[in-house]
Amino acid sequence: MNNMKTRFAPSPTGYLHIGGARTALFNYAYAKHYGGKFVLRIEDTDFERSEKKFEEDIIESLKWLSIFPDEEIIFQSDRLNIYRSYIDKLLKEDKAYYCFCSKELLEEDRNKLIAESKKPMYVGRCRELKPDEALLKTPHVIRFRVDRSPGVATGFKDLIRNQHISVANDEIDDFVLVREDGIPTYNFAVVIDDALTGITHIIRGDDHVSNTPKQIMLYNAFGFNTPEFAHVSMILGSDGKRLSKRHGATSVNQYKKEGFLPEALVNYLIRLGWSHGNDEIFSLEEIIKYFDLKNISKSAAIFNTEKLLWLNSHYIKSKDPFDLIDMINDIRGDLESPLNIDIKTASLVDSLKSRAKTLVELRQKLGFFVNETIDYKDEILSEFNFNESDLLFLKSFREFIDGLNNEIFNSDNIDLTDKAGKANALEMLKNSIESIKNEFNYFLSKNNWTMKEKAMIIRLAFTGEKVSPPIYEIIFAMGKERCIKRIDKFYDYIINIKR
RNA sequence: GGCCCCAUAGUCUAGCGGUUAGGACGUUGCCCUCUCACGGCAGUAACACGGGUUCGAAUCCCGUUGGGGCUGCCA
Repeated sequence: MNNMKTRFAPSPTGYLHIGGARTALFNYAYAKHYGGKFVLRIEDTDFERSEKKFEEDIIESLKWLSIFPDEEIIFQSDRLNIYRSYIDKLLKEDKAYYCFCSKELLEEDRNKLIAESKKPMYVGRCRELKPDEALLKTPHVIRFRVDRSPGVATGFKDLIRNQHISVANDEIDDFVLVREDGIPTYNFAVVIDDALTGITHIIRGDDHVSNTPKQIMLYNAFGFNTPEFAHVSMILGSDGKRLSKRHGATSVNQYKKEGFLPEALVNYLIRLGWSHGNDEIFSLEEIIKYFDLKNISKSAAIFNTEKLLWLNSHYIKSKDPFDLIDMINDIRGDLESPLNIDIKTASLVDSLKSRAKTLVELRQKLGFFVNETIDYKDEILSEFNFNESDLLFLKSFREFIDGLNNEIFNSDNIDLTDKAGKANALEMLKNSIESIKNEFNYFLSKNNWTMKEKAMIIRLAFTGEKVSPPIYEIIFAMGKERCIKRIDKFYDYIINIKR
């Protein structure tokens, strides 16, 4: 069944939000699973609200998530002539009609009906009108003539609920197909495009279920084959309400900026409302392999950042430190200098990657290393009581660092230009750190000291913080000179507060 | 208000007539440990309610309640 085709059809009236990303992902995964095609269509018929920057964001964000369309992107604004020819057909067959009611008049009608506690539907004033040339020159819209025969209903089988959803025709308004400015409305354009481009399966948000019967009427009116429909329930915020800005980040690009990996977001989004047994971790390949609409849950899902963070840390841990450096540099803010792509930085990133849940956090934890100098803060250090023996220790620790073999730190001949070089570098790094560890342990035991009692003062001297990567790794990354500088600075700091 | 949809722990979910109701996030405790993490082990917590059907219902049916969506010349 290789003519299966799905689509993602966002309107560029906002940045790609996570709900849209999930819909795109479902469509993509479904098509790929069955060896079909996935296409992207930008529904930009609302000129008021559509913006170029949103359009670009949607395309970029999908790319970032590795969701690639199989065909050229379709823009509805390029297809206005096509819609026009199809509306003529409907008019000719009397399946649609001109409506000359003004917006004000319609508003009045509506208010009156609501006051009488009736359904606010179009009253049908122009339904049987036969307009002449002169009248046609006045402002008008084109409405679809819904079959109002008693007992008639329009329905479809929803692939996710696996059940028939049917709505009585008299619940459905004579909806507008073409607006006063001649631009087609959503319900009309979407049917023409889906039919003409051969979309076989429409997977979209729950909020469209009430549009589906209208669209099916149009498929029938044009004699098109109706596609299959699947309505995915929506993503809700932490309070169970519709997800919005006040719940935090809602757009894909925000998650990128906040240091999430696309793998994590994809994994989170696919698991939100879909399952494959008890599995939690899915690569895109695995998603494609296992995905099916049968396993999509019917109920709405609440977005949970904690779990996304867990997935993100999982994927960060699995990354090569050099890749992480690239990614951190890619999303860095204007105020941050780029990270050096060298073995020293990589060693710290490698160590820090299990300690950070986002790239942003990882970058922050690198602060003591990236900044040439650090300031010791009284509010952190005041809780420690340093004494003479600490000063003595710092002196001999300084000597120890100074006496370390320079070869341990030598990374001059390491070639980082390709994957193999980087892998090799990572191996050498481990050896160097192991050497430092051995030397340091010897230094400690020689003096009858333990790591436990000396680690904190070293940590404070090197980073100014109570929390840091392991000592040996800091020594390797900073090198002898910088370590000694900080020991000296810390020594002075203690001397000063002692006075 | 009307129409449509949904309902297993705080959250995401497995389950598809017979299970000690499983997994994951979170959370708690312990272990590991140079800090913090990672990791390992253990614990915590759920079938919304009421009627049916059935020998037997989380599972099937009906209702109640709660939630969501739609009710635009937006998509």
